[in-house]
Amino acid sequence: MRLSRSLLPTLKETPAEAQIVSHRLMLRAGLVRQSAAGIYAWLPAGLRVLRNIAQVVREEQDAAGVQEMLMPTIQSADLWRESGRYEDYGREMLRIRDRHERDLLYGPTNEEMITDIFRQSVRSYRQLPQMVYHIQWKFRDEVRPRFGVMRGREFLMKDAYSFDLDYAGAELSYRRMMLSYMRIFQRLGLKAIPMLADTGPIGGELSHEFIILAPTGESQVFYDAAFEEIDYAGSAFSHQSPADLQRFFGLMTTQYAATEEKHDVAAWDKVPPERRREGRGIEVGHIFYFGTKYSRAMNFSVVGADGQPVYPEMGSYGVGVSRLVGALIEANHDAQGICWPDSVAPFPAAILNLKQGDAACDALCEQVYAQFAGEALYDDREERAGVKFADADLLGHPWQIVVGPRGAALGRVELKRRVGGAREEIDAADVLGRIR
RNA sequence: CGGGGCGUAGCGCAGCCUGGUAGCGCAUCUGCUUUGGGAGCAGAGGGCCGGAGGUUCGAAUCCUCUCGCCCCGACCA
Repeated sequence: MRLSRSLLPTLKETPAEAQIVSHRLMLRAGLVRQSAAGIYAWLPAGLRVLRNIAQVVREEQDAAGVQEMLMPTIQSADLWRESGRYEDYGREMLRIRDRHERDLLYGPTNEEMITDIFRQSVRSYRQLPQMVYHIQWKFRDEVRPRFGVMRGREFLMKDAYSFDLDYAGAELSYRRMMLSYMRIFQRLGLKAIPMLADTGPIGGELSHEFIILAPTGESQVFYDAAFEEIDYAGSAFSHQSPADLQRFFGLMTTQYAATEEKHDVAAWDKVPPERRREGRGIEVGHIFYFGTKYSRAMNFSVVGADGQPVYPEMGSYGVGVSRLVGALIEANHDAQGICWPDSVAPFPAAILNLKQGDAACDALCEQVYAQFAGEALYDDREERAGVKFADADLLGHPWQIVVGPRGAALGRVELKRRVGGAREEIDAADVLGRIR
C-alpha cells in the first residue's frame, strides 16, 4: 500500500473521548473511527489487523476439526421464544420489527439458531459429534459501552458450537476447544489463563474464561503464580487424542485460577501466600458446557443406536476477535505507539523514503516495495523524515525499512526492528529474505 | 439505569460568569528556504458555536426542552 494514496489518518493529538491506551492508539494510528457509542468503522489498516487475528483463529479452529460456516446477524424472535431467552435476555438484546410487524433481533449469540439448523438436518447418532463455528458481527446493547473496541456494542466474535451424544463426548469437545484456544492466544503472542467462570445468560454448569492480564482489564482475577511457569505451547498435545486432551485439561485446571464471581476463598487460602496473584484481566475468550439446555428446550433429538431419541449435549465457545485488537495493543505498546506481534501486524514492514523525490531513494524504495508485492506499507509522502519515523512507530510495523540518500547511492537500506530498536544496514535486494 | 462532565474548524482547546456578530495551536492549501526523529518564514481556505424553542434592538454567551458523546457506579463477551 502506498501511504500517499491510503486512508490512514494518523493523529498527532489524542481525541478527548479516548481514555485507555489501546483506544487512544487505535484512533491515533487510524485503525478505527467511532460511528456511535460502542460502534466503530474499521479503516483499512484496522481491518487488516482484524482479518489477521480472524485468520489465526480460523486456522486453529480448522486444525481442531471445527467446521466454518456463516450465520446471519439478524434472527427471528420465534427461535428465542422457544428457548425462553427472548424474555430473559433483557434490554441488552436489540429488538427490531420488520415491515410486516414481525419481531426480529440483531443476534447477540447463536445457540438458538445453530440448534435450529441442526435439528432440521441431523437425525441420527451416526452424524455426531460435530463442531461448527462462524466469525460474525454481534450486537449487545450494553448499558455503557466503553474502552473503544474492548467493550463495544457491535463486535466481531468467533463463536463455535459443539454437539455430542453424551457427557463424555461433550467433555472431549470442551477440552479440545480449550486446547485450540490456548494455541490461538499463544500464536497471537498473548499469555492467557483459563479461569473458572460464571456462565451468565448462556447458562450451563461448566465454564472457563480466558483472561489476559492487564491493568486496564475489567475483571478482577485470582490465580496461582504456578501458571506463569506453565509451558503454554501445547504443541505436545493432539486434538485427536483423548488422553492428551485430558492431560492438557489437567495442566490448565489443577492450579487455582478464578474470576471474581467464582472466587473460592477456602481454595484460595490453600495456595501458598507467595504464589497468590491478584490483578485485573481482560476476557478474550469464554467456553461453556451446558448439556441439553437448548436441545431439550428446542426439541432437538437424534435417534440413538438403540432406536431411542437422544438429546445432544452441547457447548458453546467464543473468542472476541475485535476485542483482541484492543487487548493486543494493551499488551504490546510503548510511548511511541503500537508494537504489533508479527502474526497480526497490518503490514509486516514499512518502507520509509526519507527523501521523496530523490531519484536514487525513489528507485530503491520501489525496488524494495516490489519485493513485498504490495504487502508492505510504502511511506511515499512528501513528508520530513521525523514525521515518517513517528507514524511508523505509531502504526507499530514490526520492521521499518529506512531508505535515505546516504545508503541509497550504494543500494543499501537500514532495517530496524520496532521492538528493541535494533538496526542493521543491508543490501536492498536482501530485505525480504532477512525479514522472513 | 443512578451520579457527574462535555458538545465552538479535521484534532486539541479558549471565549460563556459580566450578551455586541468567533479566536489560538496543530492539521490542510500555495510559495520560498529546509530535509536521518513530528521544520522555518510569508500568505490562504475552512465554523448556522449539537438541535429546537424562548428572552432581547442584538444570543456561542441568559432560560427551557431535546439529541449526542465521555467518565464513575450498578451490569455484561
